[in-house]
Amino acid sequence: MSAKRPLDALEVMRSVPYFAHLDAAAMEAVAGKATRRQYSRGEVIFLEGDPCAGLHVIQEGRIKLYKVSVEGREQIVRLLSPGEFFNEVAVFDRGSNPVSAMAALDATVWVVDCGAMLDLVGTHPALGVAIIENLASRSRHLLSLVEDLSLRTVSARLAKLLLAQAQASSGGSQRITQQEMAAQLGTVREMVGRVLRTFEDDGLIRFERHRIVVLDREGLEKEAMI
Amino acid sequence: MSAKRPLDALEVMRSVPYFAHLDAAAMEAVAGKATRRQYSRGEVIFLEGDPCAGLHVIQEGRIKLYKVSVEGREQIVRLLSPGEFFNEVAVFDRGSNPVSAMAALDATVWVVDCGAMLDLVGTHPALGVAIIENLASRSRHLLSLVEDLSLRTVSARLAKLLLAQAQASSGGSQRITQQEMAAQLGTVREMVGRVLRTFEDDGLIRFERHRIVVLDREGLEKEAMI
DNA sequence: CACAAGGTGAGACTTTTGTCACAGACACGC
DNA sequence: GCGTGTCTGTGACAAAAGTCTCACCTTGTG
Repeated sequence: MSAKRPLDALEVMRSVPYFAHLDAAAMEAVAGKATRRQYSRGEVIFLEGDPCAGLHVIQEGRIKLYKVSVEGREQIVRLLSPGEFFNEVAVFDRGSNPVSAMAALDATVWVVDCGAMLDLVGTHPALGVAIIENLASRSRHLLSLVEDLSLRTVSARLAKLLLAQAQASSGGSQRITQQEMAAQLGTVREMVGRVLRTFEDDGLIRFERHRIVVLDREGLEKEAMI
Repeated sequence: MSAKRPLDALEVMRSVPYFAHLDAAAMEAVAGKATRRQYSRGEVIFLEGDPCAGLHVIQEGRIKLYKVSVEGREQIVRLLSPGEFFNEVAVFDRGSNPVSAMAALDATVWVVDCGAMLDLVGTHPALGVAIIENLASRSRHLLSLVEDLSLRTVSARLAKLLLAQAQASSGGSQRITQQEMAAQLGTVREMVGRVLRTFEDDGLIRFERHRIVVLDREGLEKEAMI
């Protein structure tokens, strides 16, 4: 799929969609400030509350941003793939990391520290625009998460997730554990299991060797609405 | 308190903290594109899902940003005061309004339509920086809302709210209805009433002519932690 | 003054969600 | 082929949150 030799920072920056319209100078400036880091699956990248860890750009792997309650329950805020970046919030409001980050798969990321990144935005306006678009889309996503958590039942949220998954993996396929779905939905494994079974009983989905097949898209959409 | 003659757009823009470091040219450019609007208490300013209503800057009043579920339950996302602006998300990700907005008190706002605002950010980099800082702080707030909704009980959220209120209104005072607290916390009026009574029984707060007095700050903080 | 509207207090009850405790299934590495 | 984890299925239960319904206040207004 991808070349096995390590990509250099510039190539990685070029692979970031939000940086698509950046001029070469800005792209190089960012790449010049970035340092490479590797993480194994399950490794913590930084913790919520720690001083700003810098802007992280993903070259390879899968990153999980999450919060943890005192009782140890986990709420996944976002899952990221190569070509995305994270921890912009801490960089640009000069605060601590607002969430924790973990490598959900072995990962390679490039890090630009906060100070350098703030300078770069000052000197490269186009970079500012990229950041704005990213932050705006991030905020929209968070607003919909708030809506889900506050105004929808677990069943509705799960139905929504199943539809989104089916959408995303219409070709590829991602097997996701019930534990992980629960963490994304803000609930517990058992609830996910129970609701999945009721969906199956109602003929909305079918289990196929640990993969979930959507049988009745409209039915699921109706569940997701309420 | 404030002069009764209507302020002009430029004065209002100068009153926006996020615009504090803007050069005169940028400030005037924004002011030049803004049109004035008045709303009475309870009036809807725009609805979620409608095409981008533009950037709104508050001169006077109090604005409520909220979402509503199909059953009619309301989740307040944010309450805004003069000198703040809203609907940046729709402007900068070129999408529809992500929330609905209502005047919680009689209000005067200045509106810059989306296209104009996007142009302005392109031509005035300092404005971009202001927007970035604002969006970053907005995102941090939303992340903490997600954390509350997903990982904290209603009691904990309410304790937190009471502490914040006590903080904010250490001099002034804002009487807030239980219905409104409920909408902020993502719950229902009855729950708020019940929890307030248990807090009172536990000697954490006291009711004083429909105003809530914090008696035991530490106790409330402990409630908020869990 | 009487009355309407909005806000509250309160109890009974339902639903939803979360907890605990195990047993079975499966998958991988040795 | 056999353990050892990691997932999953399940039921009984507990707790948290939401619904319904009234009575009772204010408070402002005609």
